[in-house]
Amino acid sequence: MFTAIEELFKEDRIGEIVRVRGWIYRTRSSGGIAFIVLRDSSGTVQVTVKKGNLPENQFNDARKALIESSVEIEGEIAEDKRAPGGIEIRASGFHVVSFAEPFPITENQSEELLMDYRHLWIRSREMTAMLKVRSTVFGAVDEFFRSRGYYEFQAPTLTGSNCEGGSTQFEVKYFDRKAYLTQSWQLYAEAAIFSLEKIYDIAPSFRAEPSKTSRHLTEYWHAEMEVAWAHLDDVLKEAEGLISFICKTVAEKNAPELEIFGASPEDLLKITPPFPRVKYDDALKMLKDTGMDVPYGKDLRTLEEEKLSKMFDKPVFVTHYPEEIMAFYKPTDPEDLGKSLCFDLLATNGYGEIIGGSERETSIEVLKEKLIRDGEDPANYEWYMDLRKYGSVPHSGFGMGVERVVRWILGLDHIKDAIGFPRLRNRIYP
RNA sequence: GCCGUCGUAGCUUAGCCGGUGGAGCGGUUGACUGUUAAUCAACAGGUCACAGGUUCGAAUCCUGUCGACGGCGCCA
Repeated sequence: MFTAIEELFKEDRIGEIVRVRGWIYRTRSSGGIAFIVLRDSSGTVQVTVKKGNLPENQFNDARKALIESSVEIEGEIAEDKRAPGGIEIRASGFHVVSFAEPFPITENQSEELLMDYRHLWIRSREMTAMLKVRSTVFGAVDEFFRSRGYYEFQAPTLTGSNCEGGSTQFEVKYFDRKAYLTQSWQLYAEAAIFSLEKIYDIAPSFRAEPSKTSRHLTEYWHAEMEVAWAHLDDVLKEAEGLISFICKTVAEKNAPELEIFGASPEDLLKITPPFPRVKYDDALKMLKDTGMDVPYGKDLRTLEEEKLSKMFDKPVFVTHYPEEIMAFYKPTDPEDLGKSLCFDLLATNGYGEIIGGSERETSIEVLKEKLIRDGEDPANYEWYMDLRKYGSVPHSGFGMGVERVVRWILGLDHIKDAIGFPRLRNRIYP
């Protein structure tokens, strides 16, 4: 029976004899005494190993075990002001499960080193905290949608057709044919709403774009939803509800982890519906007032998104982009011709787009026209067109970049640190 | 894809107007029974990214290749 390190701090357990196990986080020794900071998934605690309090060979092992050696320790919980956190374990038994070789990551760290040793770096305080927050975010997405009557629906990763017009796909060999890694769950979701009506999913999406920026991964986790009968306004409400719920859940469950990144639960709890909404045309005007002249019909770029998001203290919806720069499935607003019924949700503080969504075009003719406009062959989308032939209904959905949300919540410099093993333009190892 | 910066011990780096490479951390050995990135002493550890060129002589100058990082473009 082993005790998790965080349990040692929870109530008054001074004087109790416990067994703990984990990895050596820090170690130093001074003659007849060794100080070992032990780490497990729940936290760290100082262990003092004094010569004479345990068998000689165990004391020697404790002195010579290097950082990251795995150990099992028995000892008494003692109060001591000199120990970090105020308590320590005074060892009466010290068993090394595996002596570690010199750990390649020391206090001197470069970006390159940490990426090359990513498999070891994820043991760090920062990475462990991020992974815990990330786990909370995934759980919150599930909880949000399931509690509102959504079904989880899975789509294939291997596909034969495009999802996002213009985006580059990863090509893979599929026996004697070509297949592509999915860029979005959406087209399959549009089929599945005819049986389940309200669905969501969290799955990897793949984009073979050569982008080298702080907000692009080639493989990222995409939380998507699709709803039958829903219009743009319905999914805007779901989007702001989802983001607010994620923030609230992280604030409640991950205060210690947030602190490591200098983020505060209070700030997250301020992210509540409704979020401000701005039409593309108005966004251009607001940008122009600050001296940024964006030609009409251009997508908002990094600088513009950053500027815009800093005008609000909550994430902001930008809606009604010009239809000519939008993907083929985004329909024209009948009340604002030339504009799409679509939106991006921009996070605060310049972190940029975290959600993109829209209503979906239901006219086969319009879909075909726009596919041809984008240089696609409508013949590849026959099954998708079928969905409009058999009881078509208005429907809408959106996709959220999970790593972008994690990055925003923690205030990370780069999206690569919002996932355990990032896949980047120049990085596929380890 | 374009532009920029950079590749020197396991790691972080000094040396760059050419003349056989220094340090800190980490490691090993020793001292030390209250350390907080412990301290002190000694030792070990280098094809100066790779290939070519200039030169009596290249880590240093030139060319090319590869790799890393940052930005732009493109994009979620």
